[in-house]
Amino acid sequence: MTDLSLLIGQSEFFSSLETRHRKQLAEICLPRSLKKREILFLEGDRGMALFLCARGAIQLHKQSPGGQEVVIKVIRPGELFAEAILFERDKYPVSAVALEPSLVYMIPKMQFDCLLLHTEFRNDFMTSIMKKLRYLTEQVQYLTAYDVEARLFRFLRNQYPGKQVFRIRLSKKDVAAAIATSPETLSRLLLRLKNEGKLLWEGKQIKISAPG
Amino acid sequence: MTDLSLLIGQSEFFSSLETRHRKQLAEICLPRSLKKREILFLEGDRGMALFLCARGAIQLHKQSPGGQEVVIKVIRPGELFAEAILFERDKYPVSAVALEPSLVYMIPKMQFDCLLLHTEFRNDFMTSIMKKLRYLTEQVQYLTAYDVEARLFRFLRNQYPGKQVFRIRLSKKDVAAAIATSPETLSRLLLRLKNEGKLLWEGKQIKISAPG
DNA sequence: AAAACACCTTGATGCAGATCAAGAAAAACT
DNA sequence: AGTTTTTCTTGATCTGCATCAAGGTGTTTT
Repeated sequence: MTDLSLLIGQSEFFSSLETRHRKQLAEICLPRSLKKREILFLEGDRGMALFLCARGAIQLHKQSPGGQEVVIKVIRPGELFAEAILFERDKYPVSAVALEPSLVYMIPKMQFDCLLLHTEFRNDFMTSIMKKLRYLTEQVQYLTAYDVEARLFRFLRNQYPGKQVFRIRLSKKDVAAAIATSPETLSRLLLRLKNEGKLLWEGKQIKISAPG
Repeated sequence: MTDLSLLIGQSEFFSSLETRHRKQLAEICLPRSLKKREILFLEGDRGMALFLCARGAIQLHKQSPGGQEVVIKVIRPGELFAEAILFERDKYPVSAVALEPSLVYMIPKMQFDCLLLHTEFRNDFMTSIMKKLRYLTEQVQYLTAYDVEARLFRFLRNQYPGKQVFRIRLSKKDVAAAIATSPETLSRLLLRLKNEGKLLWEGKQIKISAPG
């Protein structure tokens, strides 16, 4: 079994897949590594592939009037993205850029379509889509009803689940964008959380105290 | 052919379905009419069915701390909703309440699962899911980067596509909630838009002037 | 090692929209 | 038809966060 099919086995999305399908998938995947800040594709680009994130972090964002970038989601290892390409049209609806050195697997649309004919593969896929739907629903809720502090804790919980202490490789600027605030506001928030003893972000390390 | 299968034929979601499948669907659907403000289900309720909206408007919302209701989407005729029940778990992740006298069709999960075995039915279903994903993505963008005026026009465009003049049955309060603002702010916005000649909301009628 | 460039922090100011309050209008109920 | 309840409006006030500005720190380039 190749490295790739092992990795696919570990990835959340394909965890329930049969070995046979994992191998098939491994065969059609094309690895691509990305440097920090490297762009994978831009909103509006034509494309014929979807992606599986293996390592790193991929920011999906949309451009808004005034040049403002709105982050839709930060993709973590094990997550599938750009799956819109399968059903909607042939243009990516968002831009994708690596926030850390990252590794993704490119999966050609046509080959993926074939795999979708298998029931359990399809169920895994649909489950992952529904997960994204739920994430976005919650994101709408957070943007509407929660403040920046709550959004920060949610973000950290999502990106580093279950950890109280962890290394973070994202810049504060990127975290600010991910929780839809300005770097200035995040900076001030971190100062306050430090004084309140709720969260300490020193260098690349974050310590969270008790209830997020 | 029954009324129901005709209606299903008209509905956006099932438009591409074969007559055969439409009939099958019509057979397993249970109609249910809702009075204004009637609750179809609450967030957290157990449920074994998804729904197709036939007439009226169904508000999907989530409860937030402080009792605040965050509207996720207002469902219009032809739209499928509560499809989360199929893959995620057996609890509804949102509440559903009728904003107008409405008619919905209830589709038991198990029967729907059977229909999903048919390729073209499944494709229609997946297309509708991806549409919702796109809607929520855009909603995140609007909440982050656009002001209340832009959100109002987007809402009206979505709910009454292509119309410059139309009847609206929703209360202003409900529209305010749908665009994530307060009734006071909407009231003031409408006054301003009237003075600027951009939009006139009189009684149950709305007139939009030129570019929304 | 210096220069150039990003990122981060802190302060000052501004503003869109929330909240509070209270009266007016409309709708629902008896 | 009248009473209660909900919705809508308008004014006054408040506030979380954005924006602008400017200096500091770190990191990459030459």
